[in-house]
Amino acid sequence: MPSSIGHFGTNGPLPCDRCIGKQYNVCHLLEPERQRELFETGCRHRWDKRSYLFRAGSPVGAVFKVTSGIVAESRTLADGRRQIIAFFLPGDICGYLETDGRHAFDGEAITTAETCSFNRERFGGFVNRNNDVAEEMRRNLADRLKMAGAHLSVVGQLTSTERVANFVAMMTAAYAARNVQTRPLPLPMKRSDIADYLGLRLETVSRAFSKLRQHNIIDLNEDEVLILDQAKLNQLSNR
Amino acid sequence: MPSSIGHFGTNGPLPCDRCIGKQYNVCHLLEPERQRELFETGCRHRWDKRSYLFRAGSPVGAVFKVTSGIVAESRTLADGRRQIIAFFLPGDICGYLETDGRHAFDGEAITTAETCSFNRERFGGFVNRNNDVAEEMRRNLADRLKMAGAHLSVVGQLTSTERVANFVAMMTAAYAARNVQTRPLPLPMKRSDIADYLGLRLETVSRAFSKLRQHNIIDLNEDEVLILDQAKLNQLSNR
DNA sequence: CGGTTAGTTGAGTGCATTCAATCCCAGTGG
DNA sequence: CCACTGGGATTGAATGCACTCAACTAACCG
Repeated sequence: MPSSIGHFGTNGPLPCDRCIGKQYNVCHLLEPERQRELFETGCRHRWDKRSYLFRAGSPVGAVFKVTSGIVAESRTLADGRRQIIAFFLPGDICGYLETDGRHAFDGEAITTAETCSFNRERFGGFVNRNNDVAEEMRRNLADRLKMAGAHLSVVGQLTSTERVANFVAMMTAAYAARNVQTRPLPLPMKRSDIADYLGLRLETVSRAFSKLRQHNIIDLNEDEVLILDQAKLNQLSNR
Repeated sequence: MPSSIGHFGTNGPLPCDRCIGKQYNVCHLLEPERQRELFETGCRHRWDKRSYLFRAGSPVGAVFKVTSGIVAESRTLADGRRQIIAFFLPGDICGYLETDGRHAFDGEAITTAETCSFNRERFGGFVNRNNDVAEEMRRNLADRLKMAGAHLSVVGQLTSTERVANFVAMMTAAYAARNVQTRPLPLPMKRSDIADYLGLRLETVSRAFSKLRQHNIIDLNEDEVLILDQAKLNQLSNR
């Protein structure tokens, strides 16, 4: 149940106010005039924890730039098996993958999240009219593709403990790139989310975390992880 | 060991002569004048079976449009475990994923293959100057991202038999989209390649093929598969 | 306080793996 | 011509890792 807060320019801060680090994506290219043009098509939303931004198969209305919280893009099979394709952190854009105008995946708020949503056609038009933005979008897509390849290697080749170690290392890098604290590292997603991301069962994820703790590679409490031995973690991660 | 055959316009057919079906990618947009501009930067190569078009970590010189044969993009871990990220069929472009100007993955010719290679900078410049081509590249990247998500679901969630069934169904669709014969379906890659693509061992892949044959879902001989029960195959595939 | 959700841990099972043997076929050389 | 060889595929037997099912704890909330 999305709650529209209002259009930019008329209400609230500009969409990039909440974007941090070098993950500004398109916005950092834009001088005020083009920013205004883009933001007129943008609309802020707040999403409750565990609510869906979009569902696979539903018509694509908007693309979403995450400004706070975490969004998971996933695919669920007929019998309930779920694969999380990617986690989107503040600064990331999601919801643009479609087939015949319908979303290819589910988009779910893992935490309460805020987004700036852009009408798809108008956003596409804006991109088409701005070469630098178009190039940035291609770079962004290529980055995502690289990340998907790395993810695939993790799920296809690593053992359960290696996958979880890789996940911790990957999240650390993603947070660091956004200048978010990593000591300790907040992991707000549930074990079952991590499991669905890594192609494991939640019990296996839990056991892997315990094993890393027993080997003094990480420390665990609540939803946070403290890395005690980065070298060993990296080694296990195969990164 | 690549063997340059010559530049387009001066030697041999245009690069798209060998592209079939609707997978023309960028080229189908171009009228003769822009084609000539693009092809002046292109160069045909022939690749021996099991030779590398590019290696992970090596500087990116060119992007490759496959015009015949199959190219596999893969990542190999320090201990030899290998994950194939994608197979590239005629019409596909590969070799553009990079980190700091270096290839992110290996590119290996699974069969003897032919490519049209474009200098990366010049190709990038051409894309930048042509809005329609740029948009096509974005569409292409988004498609690849969608396929990577589907691949991830297969490797992360399906059983060995389901994965192999999915692989057969996926290859059938890919061939059909290029108007290549699918009855029987040629599968020129080795069992170990399929295994590395699906995150399995080659013996497991072989067992899965045998099981599909025993259940009269497919027939097997040599490097070809004949689908006997498409409905059951699709059901197993979870597509 | 009871009910719910999330996480951890234990016991036993099963599926994919490992290791090994065999088969088939293409290529090669005596 | 046939023997030999090597690569690829298949199949069998045994192992092990992740899974299933279950019990238990802790935190949170009505």
